[in-house]
Amino acid sequence: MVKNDSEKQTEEKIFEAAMAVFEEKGFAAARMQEIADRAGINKSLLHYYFRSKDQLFEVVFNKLFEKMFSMVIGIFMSDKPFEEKIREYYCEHIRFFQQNPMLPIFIMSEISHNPERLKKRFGNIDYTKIRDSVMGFHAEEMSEYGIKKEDWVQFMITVVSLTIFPFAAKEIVKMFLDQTGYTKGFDDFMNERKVFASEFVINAIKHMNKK
Amino acid sequence: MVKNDSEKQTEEKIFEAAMAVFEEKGFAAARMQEIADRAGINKSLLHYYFRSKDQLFEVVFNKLFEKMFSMVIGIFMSDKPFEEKIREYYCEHIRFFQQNPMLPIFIMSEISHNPERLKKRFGNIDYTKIRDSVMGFHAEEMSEYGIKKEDWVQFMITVVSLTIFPFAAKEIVKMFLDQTGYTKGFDDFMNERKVFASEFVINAIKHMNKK
DNA sequence: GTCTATAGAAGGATAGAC
DNA sequence: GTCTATCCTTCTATAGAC
Repeated sequence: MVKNDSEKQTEEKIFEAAMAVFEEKGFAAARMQEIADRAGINKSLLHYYFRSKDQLFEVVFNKLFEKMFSMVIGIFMSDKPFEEKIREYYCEHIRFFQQNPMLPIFIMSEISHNPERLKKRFGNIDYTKIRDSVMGFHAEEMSEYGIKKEDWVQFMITVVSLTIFPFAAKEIVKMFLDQTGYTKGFDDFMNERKVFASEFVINAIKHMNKK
Repeated sequence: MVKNDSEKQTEEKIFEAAMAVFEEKGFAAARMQEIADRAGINKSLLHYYFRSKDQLFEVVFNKLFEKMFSMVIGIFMSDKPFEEKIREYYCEHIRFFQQNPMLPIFIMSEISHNPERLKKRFGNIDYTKIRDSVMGFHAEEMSEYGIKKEDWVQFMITVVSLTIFPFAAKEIVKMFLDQTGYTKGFDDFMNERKVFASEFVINAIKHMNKK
């Protein structure tokens, strides 16, 4: 069924508005009325296009999860040299989350309040591709750097923690910076973090299991 | 006004139930009815003791925030040798969050959806105490280890990221472990992480700014 | 202090006109 | 496809008996 112009436009407007509201408020606190208002249309049109709040949310969630997931995992799929990759990772990802600061907390919060949704949609992805990609491209480098083969998930989680956590806890970090005399703002802090995190990780893996 | 036994008991029961429900569901999805049910009392008693959902939540939030905050910050206030402290930190904190797995996502989620609450209650704490504690006890050690003086917040955030993030993203991590052939469970993963994270951090700081 | 009953508001969803 | 009007459920909160 091909959609005509006006239909496409309205559906698109609703979808954009829904992404904004859900990401900002979370599922439970989001209001259909607010989504309608932001889309500049009538509330009942939401149901016309997406049937229910649940279904609208599901489409939005899947879209945002993929956006986040591909970003987070992307770097591990590249096959540049390790250190270059790490530096690039922290640059790119921090920049990305500066554009999407609510994305991490949205994804993590919704998933912990409803794990079924995650399993339903993303339970059947072939994650071995990622593993093989990481291990295939980098197994050699990793052991060279002293990361044990069985520790690759620990390593991945460690790398992404350093960027995702500060965004997820943005308000706490901001308060902390304010109250301890950091003169610049959160954005500057995260810009500095691009370098700090890179050096931290590179220094760590250079000397793992080699004391 | 001193409270008698039965009053104390009921208030306590409500409070415990409220902590459980709010932590599990978040403010917006939590239901007064469910809190009453779990406390084994009538719904209107909630209002008798705590007036409104908002006020009940506020008491619960403050309690849980303090619980989390003192845990997270605690280690930085101790004055043991650096490496010993780091190892102890990851042991203790991972054990703590294994007992309270929903705490991180609860705190972070509620704060990003309502930053005012954080500022209202915790905006006036004297965080310089923490800074001075970290810098006072450990400034020397830190520079010895190659952490620049102005990077102490970056360092603190880094250290806590490594434990808090995996709990906040618990379901994602679990799925990832399942799908990539990790034979043990999340709990084992986090137990292994006690060692991995310690070694990671210690190796990193041993060589910061010393390449 | 604790309960029952109910008010009152909000929000999701649908019917039906255009 | 879009709007108005409205239904119906859910949830917070209060009144009032015991």
